[in-house]
Amino acid sequence: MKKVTINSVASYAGVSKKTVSRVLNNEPNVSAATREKVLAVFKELDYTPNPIARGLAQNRSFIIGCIYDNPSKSYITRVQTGALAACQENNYNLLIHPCELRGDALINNIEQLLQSSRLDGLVLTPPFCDFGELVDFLKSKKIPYARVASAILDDDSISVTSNDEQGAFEITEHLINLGHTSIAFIKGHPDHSATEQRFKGYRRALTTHGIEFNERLVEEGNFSYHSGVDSARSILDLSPRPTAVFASNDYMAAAVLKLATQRNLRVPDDISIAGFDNAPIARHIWPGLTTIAQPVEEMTKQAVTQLITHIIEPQESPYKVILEAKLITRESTAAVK
Amino acid sequence: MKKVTINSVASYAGVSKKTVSRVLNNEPNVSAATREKVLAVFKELDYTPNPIARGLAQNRSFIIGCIYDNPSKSYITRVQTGALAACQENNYNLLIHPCELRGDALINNIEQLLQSSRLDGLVLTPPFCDFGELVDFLKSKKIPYARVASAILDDDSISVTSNDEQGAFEITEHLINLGHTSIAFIKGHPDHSATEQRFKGYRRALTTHGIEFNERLVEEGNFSYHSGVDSARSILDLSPRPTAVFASNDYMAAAVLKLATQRNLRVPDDISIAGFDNAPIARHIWPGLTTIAQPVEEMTKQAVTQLITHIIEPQESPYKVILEAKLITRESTAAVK
DNA sequence: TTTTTTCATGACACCGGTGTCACAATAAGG
DNA sequence: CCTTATTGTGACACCGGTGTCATGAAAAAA
Repeated sequence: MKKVTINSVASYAGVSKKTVSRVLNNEPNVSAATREKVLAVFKELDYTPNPIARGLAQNRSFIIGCIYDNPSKSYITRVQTGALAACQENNYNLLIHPCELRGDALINNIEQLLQSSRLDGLVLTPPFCDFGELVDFLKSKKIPYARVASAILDDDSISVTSNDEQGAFEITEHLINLGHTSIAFIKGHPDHSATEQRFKGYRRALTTHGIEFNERLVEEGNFSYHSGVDSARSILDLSPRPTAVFASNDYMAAAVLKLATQRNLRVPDDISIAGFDNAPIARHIWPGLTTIAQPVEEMTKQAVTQLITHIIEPQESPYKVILEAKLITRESTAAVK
Repeated sequence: MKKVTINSVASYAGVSKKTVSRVLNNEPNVSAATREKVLAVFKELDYTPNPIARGLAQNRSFIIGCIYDNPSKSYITRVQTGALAACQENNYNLLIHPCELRGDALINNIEQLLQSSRLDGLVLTPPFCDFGELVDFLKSKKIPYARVASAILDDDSISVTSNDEQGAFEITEHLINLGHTSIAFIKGHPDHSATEQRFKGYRRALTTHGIEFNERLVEEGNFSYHSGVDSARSILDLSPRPTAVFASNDYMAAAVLKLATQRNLRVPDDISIAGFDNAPIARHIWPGLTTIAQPVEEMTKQAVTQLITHIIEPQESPYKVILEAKLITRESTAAVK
């Protein structure tokens, strides 16, 4: 099995390389007859263009990078799934780049990544989508990028997000409608803009329903299960104990559930628990967690599709989409007794 | 910021392209003085070779692909982490390729993947590592590959695995030592060789301790949480009810725990539950799951490192490693009352 | 010292595509 | 019927590296 190059196709079809290239790229100014002929030879010789050669000639890599730093494996795989779907549709590849760095070290790391991989573009997932320094750096280097799930919308970049504030509002309202007035809240990691957004939604729901905000009911978490355990301890030690807990993500909510169960509290009879994200764990534990589902795959897919579109043909107007988050009620929340 | 190519470096240093190339690749036959000079220019001009051009010249892509089909997100990310670690050390990139196909469709899909991405090699994770047809196809195409966590060892390929049979033996023995004699077992997906291995370990432990194997205690699962729920239902409906359940992975074990809890059974007082894999969920639920931890990252990292080594310089002797699995005891197992 | 071998280096083609431009053939305009 | 556009096509350089081979200089052997 010898390899089939554009040269073999050209000579076999009796045309020049360039003409074959034109057919490959759907360029105009090729007669229908010639196009047919060349396409037939593609089939016959089972020809696939070499993306590396193409990349060299066009100074492209056909690879986009996805940067993340997230304790939730399910979130990461959902992001990857969405990004891959978009890549496959456009004959792009996806390079994954987990990264725990911050500040200058982050910038250096990304610079090196770009240097060594010649990525055509970057997808920034939380928390990177909200790092001004990083975004400015990419802008200065003229590297196309798209932001997923960012709260910052007043800029000129591609951004697809979901409404965290509204989601948090709705789930808090759900608890309030069940009669809860003492609702503890566990914050997420301060680097993530979602942390602020979810907190805002929580407070807005309280305000809307005339419930006074109580700072003592708020705990600082960081989205990790472990931080949820610490926060849960503080909350369950409060007296009087709140009748509900809204954790900024499902892992922390699961931690609250675990600790409550260990202390022989019945959920939801003694205490209601709500999470955020609809991670797999939300339905893998008993009772299942009431939570907010976001279309993570869809967000990422749209962002990457738009990013690739932009790479191929730079757009002037930035693509901005906000998708809906949806309340999922399970067994972990119930009316206050 | 103009781009720095090998040509600019060459003219700046007053040597030829080829000499620069020699320095880049640590080739011999370059005088120390010249090497120093060129290296200094690398620094000064902040030069990074273009991997695409390099790939074209050497007919390599510096990308390896990782194929998987696994319901466990945590397993996938662990595999990725290990693979990425190895890639980064060798200036390789990782292309992820989730794939749910089987049979001819699988082969076609992989063929297309190879055609369009020009991967230098492939990492096969379960269940693909055990698909003879796929392996034969790769062999016939002379695509280097490495197998991770496969039970098949009597071939001439790169393979890094852990001892599933022994792990299953140990955890079953752990239950037996706690006084359990009626231990239900939930099998995994039949495509995975681990399914067979873990079942063997379970049976060997029974035999070793003189416990008669009872087919009615064995349920067919497929590693998914959902299948665990179905299996759990059958097992908990048995009369007499087994005093312990060993599920082939943690998701199914979590399902058993959920169902048992829903039925007001106390774990481990009324029934002990053991899993396999040490997935995050094993410690995120209450009670935490007794399970077997495998060095997934390490396995994958070794496999990929070896794969890249092989790509650079084909080895004659296949690399075979079996790593140890480790019993982790948590609260879900206890002595039978 | 002369011959042979080894070493350091560069010229040049090549990897497999794409961009630019020239050019002939055809179509449209006056 | 003779310009002037328009269209289809190919020659050729180029993208940024690496492989092959020739060559002159230095080192080793005779």
